[in-house]
Amino acid sequence: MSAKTTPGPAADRRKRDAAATRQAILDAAVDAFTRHGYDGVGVRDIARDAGVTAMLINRYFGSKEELFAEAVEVSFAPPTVITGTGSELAERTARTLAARTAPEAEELGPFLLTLRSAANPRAAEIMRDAIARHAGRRLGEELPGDDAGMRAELMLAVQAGVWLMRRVLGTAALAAAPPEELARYVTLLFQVLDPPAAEAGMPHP
Amino acid sequence: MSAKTTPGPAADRRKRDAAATRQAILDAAVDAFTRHGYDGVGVRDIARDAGVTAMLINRYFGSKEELFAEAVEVSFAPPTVITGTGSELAERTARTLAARTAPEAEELGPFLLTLRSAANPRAAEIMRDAIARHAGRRLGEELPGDDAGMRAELMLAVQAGVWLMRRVLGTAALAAAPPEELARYVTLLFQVLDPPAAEAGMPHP
DNA sequence: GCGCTCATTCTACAAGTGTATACTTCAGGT
DNA sequence: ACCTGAAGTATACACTTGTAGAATGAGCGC
Repeated sequence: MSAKTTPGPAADRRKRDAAATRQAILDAAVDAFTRHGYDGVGVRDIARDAGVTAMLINRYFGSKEELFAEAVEVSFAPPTVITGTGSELAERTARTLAARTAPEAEELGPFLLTLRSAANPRAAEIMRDAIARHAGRRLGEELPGDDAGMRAELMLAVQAGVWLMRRVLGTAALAAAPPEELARYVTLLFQVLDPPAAEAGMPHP
Repeated sequence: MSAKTTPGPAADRRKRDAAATRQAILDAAVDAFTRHGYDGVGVRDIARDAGVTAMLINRYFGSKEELFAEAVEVSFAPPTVITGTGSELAERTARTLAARTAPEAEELGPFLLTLRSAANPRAAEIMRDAIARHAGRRLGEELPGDDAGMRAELMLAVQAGVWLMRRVLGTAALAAAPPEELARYVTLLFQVLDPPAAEAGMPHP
């Protein structure tokens, strides 16, 4: 009846392949850290999901913190945060966001990883660096103007906020919001930060 | 050299006053949960800050989780999230946000508490309910229109996102952003969600 | 002054944390 | 067929976690 600490079912057909095992651990780590946050998972949990014992994590990654750093890198590297370029950037990104944060969707990704691990200071540091190197940099290059960096991070802020309220907390109104209506407002928000015509959409305050 | 588990200095001049002790614990809890998140603090930490022993927490609040619920209530109850009403709501709230999230500011508040505790599912549930009863409700009543609830939560989302990027993670561009320039963009974002004239600021997408 | 009551603390426990050392077991080259 | 080096596991340790039960001690009415 007791499962003890025996390797999980994931190891059933993988035999002593160091590279594959390392990858399995890393995959399990990304998944677990994204679902439960840095402080919410133990190395034993990750090891079980990967079908190994906890000690292999330290063998291959040195420590839990270094494993987290690699998991963050994996999660932030692919350019899935913004979709589309130029004039369609705002609307396409908004639609993608609305779809992915739907309550029934079970998509993971860097925003969930960030939100759920942000409480830990070391994890926060690691993620700040990763954002600077990946999402922030890419988005900053996409946007025009001299304060592009700030606007890019504001765009990430809006996305993170929606992920938080809709998927992590699950507040009522956003959870029940029709995707197209949500996408409409988010598009307007993004257009403030990425004005289609340089100064056209800018009312003087 | 060792501090052991002796009561902290906060208890020096408070003598066997149950109500005052309970309040001291609650204050320490709000502070600690806001700084380190639900999973980042132990009951012993909170007890030490309050100048008591860990067991008093269970005596007065039942469990760590119930203490957290009360701390959330205390943190969310005062209406400090939005400042101003009507046409000045957007700009004033934006200015307040920019000031409070400045890297050198050390203000706490419900957003930090939420962001740092969101990883824990039970904590998330508790905070979702608190938002519905406090910030979300108040803001929803302030905004006009029928989808006010959704726009109110989007406004909270924008604020939470800025808190996350600027204060929790400390990303470069937002940390270095001049307050007035940040406030300018955030004002524009809020005006999308709280249009000064009902349909004037609404470009057809 | 005395005793009672309740605020507060002591001791303890069972479970879980990250990680180090020592051990076992398998695959491949010769 | 072996032996060696690497892949993987077992055991253990020192520590922290939330919470339970019993013991203690101070203040107040009398």
